Formats: sequence, structure tokens, C-alpha cells
Amino acid sequence: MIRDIVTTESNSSSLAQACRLLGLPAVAQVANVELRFLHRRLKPGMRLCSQGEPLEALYVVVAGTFKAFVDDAEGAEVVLAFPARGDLVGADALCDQHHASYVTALDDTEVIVLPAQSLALLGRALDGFNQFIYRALSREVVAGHALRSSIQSLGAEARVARFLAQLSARSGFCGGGNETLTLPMSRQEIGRYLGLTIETVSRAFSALQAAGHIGVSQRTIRIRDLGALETAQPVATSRAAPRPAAARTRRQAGTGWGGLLAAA
Amino acid sequence: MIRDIVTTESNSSSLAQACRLLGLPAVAQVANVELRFLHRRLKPGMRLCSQGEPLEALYVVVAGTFKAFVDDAEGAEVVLAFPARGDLVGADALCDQHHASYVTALDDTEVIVLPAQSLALLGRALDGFNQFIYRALSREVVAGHALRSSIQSLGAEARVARFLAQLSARSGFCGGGNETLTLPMSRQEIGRYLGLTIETVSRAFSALQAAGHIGVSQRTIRIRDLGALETAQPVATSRAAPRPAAARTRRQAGTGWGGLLAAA
DNA sequence: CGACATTTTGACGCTGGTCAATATTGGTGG
DNA sequence: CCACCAATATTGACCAGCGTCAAAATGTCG
Repeated sequence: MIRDIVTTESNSSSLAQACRLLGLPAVAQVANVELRFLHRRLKPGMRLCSQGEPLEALYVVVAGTFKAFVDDAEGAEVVLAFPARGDLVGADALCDQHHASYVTALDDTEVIVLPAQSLALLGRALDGFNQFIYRALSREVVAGHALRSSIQSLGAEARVARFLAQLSARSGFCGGGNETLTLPMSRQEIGRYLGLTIETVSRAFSALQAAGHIGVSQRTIRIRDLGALETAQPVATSRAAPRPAAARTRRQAGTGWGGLLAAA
Repeated sequence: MIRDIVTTESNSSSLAQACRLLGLPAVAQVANVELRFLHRRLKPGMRLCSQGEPLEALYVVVAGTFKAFVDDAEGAEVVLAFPARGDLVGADALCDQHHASYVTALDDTEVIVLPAQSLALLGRALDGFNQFIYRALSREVVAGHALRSSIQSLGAEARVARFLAQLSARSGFCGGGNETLTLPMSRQEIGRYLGLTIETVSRAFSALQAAGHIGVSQRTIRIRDLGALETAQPVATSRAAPRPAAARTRRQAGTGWGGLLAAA
């Protein structure tokens, strides 16, 4: 597609570097490949890929944060993940060669581009490369399970708390030390990720602040008691999962729902 | 269908058959492989694999239904999927060679066993084999996204309705025509899958029956109005996600609710 | 036929969604 | 440089969906 990046030079990375970024053990052979992959940079709001679009490449995030989402039946977006440094983006397109979600940049970002053709090629040439992709994909599956588990198990406040703990644990979100982080996403987006409304997210922030666990100043969060955030409180009762807003645009055919039942 | 499978014990299947089952386009070369994979049969309650266990093989479900789940913080299980005919099981172990969830048989089941060693081997020998795994994994990711989206978007009744519609759309669940299906799982398990309590699931069944959309008789469901089930109603409002219960072994301990406000 | 497990139904209330109004921030023009 | 307006965030009041507690009903199994 169109490369509008005029900025500096898109530089390149080796396969070994990509492996390191993904946190995968680089197989021996990997080090010997001199093949290099181009980088691409995006400004906030720019889209890396869209739902329905044919697969052109997979991406490994080098810097910045993205938002991956789909539109549900009523048109409201459901945030699937906030890919950041070290995450693989675009894997959901491998099953039918078309992206199944939208991915947009939340801030200034940079990715390593792994062209689709290269995948088959590399797989053939390098034994370890397949493991590389398998693991990245598998990790995504596991992460999805973990998220579902949290959403079903925790109350609103605990979910937000863990969300923050998770962010602080990742590199790339910290604006300096691992004590202060600057959120690249809005409360709205956090809500659509955790299955909460914007108001509830805001209240959770306030409550955590009142409890002395964090310091909140807009999108700048100071972690005061990481332990408290991680040890989410089962709080009260419940465990349901309500409904979205909807209200407005009702009436929609909605086939959607592609896969209730998945595989393991 | 099952005629090549001689009932007796562990039978075997070719790679091409496995591809067909998974609904993946069998690559040319696949047809030429004469390698055959053994089958394995399980009785209700038997475990195909457990969390933490080292990866030994991947499985393709031939018949019956499984339940894949993890235990959340409080020990309550969260059902991740109900793998049935055509689904790949065990993929979550590819990232670190250890299973990340439990998978148990809900009824009499049969799977094709793809030994872990064969994977690397096949990948090296067959170009198409990697695509095969990529797609199966990717499909799982996409299915997970779809499920999350539905859980966050729909009310309890709509979730149950769609769940049933989804089941009726799959082969393997229908006890005859696609009009009557026999659920292999309990209400409890449906609830832990949809993020609802057993009571809410039960009430949803009753409501759908009262509305004339289904006929309920224990675990035998008659679909009377499939369209109504698929066109889930955004119902009311909400969209929160409460907390789990922990019911069972509860008896006290302390947490319950007393600490609720304090913790918050 | 009796003890147990699963499902159903009812009453009650907490969590979190909805509606709504007020603050803060940020951008733009005079 | 400051007033004005739009976007985002915070708070409050209200209310309803669904979890929790409880018990009855129906089915399973020995």
C-alpha cells in the first residue's frame, strides 16, 4: 500500500532481531540469515491493516502502541488487544488470507514488516522459522484465554487494576521508570477492552487512587503499590457479563458471531 | 463418513483426511503422503491433556465433544471452548511446549493423534503442512475474538440463544436432523463458557422456550425458530461483567463479602 | 424406592450500566 | 495572550440485569 512515511529512513532488522523482539529463542540457523526486513512507521490514528483486507504482511511491533479491534453487531468496537513492542500483529489473517480485525496506531509507532511471501519462503529454508511462527501464534491464543479468564473472574475495579499492572510490566509503556506510565489509549478504549463502560473505568481509577494504589493525572498514572494491583480483589459477588449499550442503532441483522465454538 | 473407520480400536487416518476434517484446503502434496496417524478414543470424563503437561501431540477431533478449560484465580473453571468434530486441540501448547489448559471428553470421543515430533518433520517435508498449522492456529485466534466480542456485546439471553444457534450449525451436535440437538454439556459448563451463572442460563432457556423459539427437555433442545436465535436481541442495557462465584468450597473463609467494601 | 445430582423457579440486592451535568484539557481564532 | 468550543474525563443519581441465596422439582443411579 501506500507508504507515506517520509520521515527518516525506514531502516531494517534481521530475522534474529525480530526473534529477540518477540521473546522467542532464536534457533541456531536464524543467526546465519542475512535477510533483512524493512521497517514502517505510523502516526497516531493511521491504520496498519483493516478487517477484510487481504493479507500482505505480518508485523512485529518495535515501538509505540496499537489498538486491535473488531466492530460488533451494533457497530460498537470491541478492543481485542493493545499490541506493543514485541507483539506480532496480523496473525489473524493467516487462516483465510484476509485480516479479521482493524489495527490502528495509538501513538507514533514502528514495526518490522514480514511480507507474506517471505513467510512461506522462510519456512522452507529455515527449520526454526516455523517454530517461530507457531509460538507467536500460540502465544496469542494463550493470551486470549488469559484475558477471557480475567474478564469472567474479576470485578470492574480488579480488572482495571490488573490491566494497569500488566501495562507497567511491559516495556514500552513506561515513560521512564516503571513507576510512571503514560497511557496511550483513552478510557473509552480501555473500557471496550475490559468489557466496561467509560464511566466505570473512570470510577475504578478514582477508587484505586483513593485507596492509595495509584496516582492519576489524566493519562499519566503513577504506580504506588504494584502488589495491590496484581492481587486483584475478587471483591464482591457477581460474575455476569452484561450488555452493551446498543440503544441507538438497533435493528441489525447480525449474523456475526463467527465462532462461538472454537477449538482448544 | 465414519465408514473408513473400522470401529474397533485405534484406527488411523491419512494427512489428507485430517485436512479435510479441519476444513482446510489440502495442499497438493498432502495427498501423496501415505503417512497415517493413529486415532485415540476417550470415554466421558477422561482427560486428553492437562495444564502444565508437556506437549506430546496435537489432536484433531473426529467425533464427540470436549471441554477445554483453565482454572482461574479462585479455582473456578473458565471454559474456553467445546472442541468438536473438525477442531484442533492442543495448539496452546506450541508456544512453550506445555499445555495451557485442560481438555476433557464430555461424551464418547475420538481424535486423530498428531505426534509432536511429526510436526517438525512434516513441516520440513511438506510445504503445505505449515500453512495447515498456521491456518488452524489462526482460526482459533479469530474464534476467540468472536467469542469475546459476543460476550461483551450481548445480554444473557442473547448469548445463550446464539450459543444454541451456533451448536445447531455445527455437525456433530445434532442428534439426527439439525432441528433437535442433545447438549453434551451441563448448564454449569455452558455458564462458565458464556460468563453466566447456572441459574441465569437456566432462566434463559426457560425464556427462550416461553418465547416459542426452542423446546427444552433437559439436555434435549428442539430448535423452533433458528432465525430468532441468531438475531440476538441486544435486550436491555448493561454490559458489565461481574465476578465469579467460587461457590463450591466456599464455606467461609472470609472473603465473601465482608471485605468487599474494604478492599475496594 | 431412597439418596444424590442437575435443573428450575423465586426473592432480593449489589455491581455496574445509563442518563446527565460538571470539570479539565486542548485546539483555534480574534 | 486570552476567550471560545470541542473532546475527554470525572462525578452523581437512578435503576435494572444478573449474581447470590434458598428451596422445590425432576431425573439419575444403585
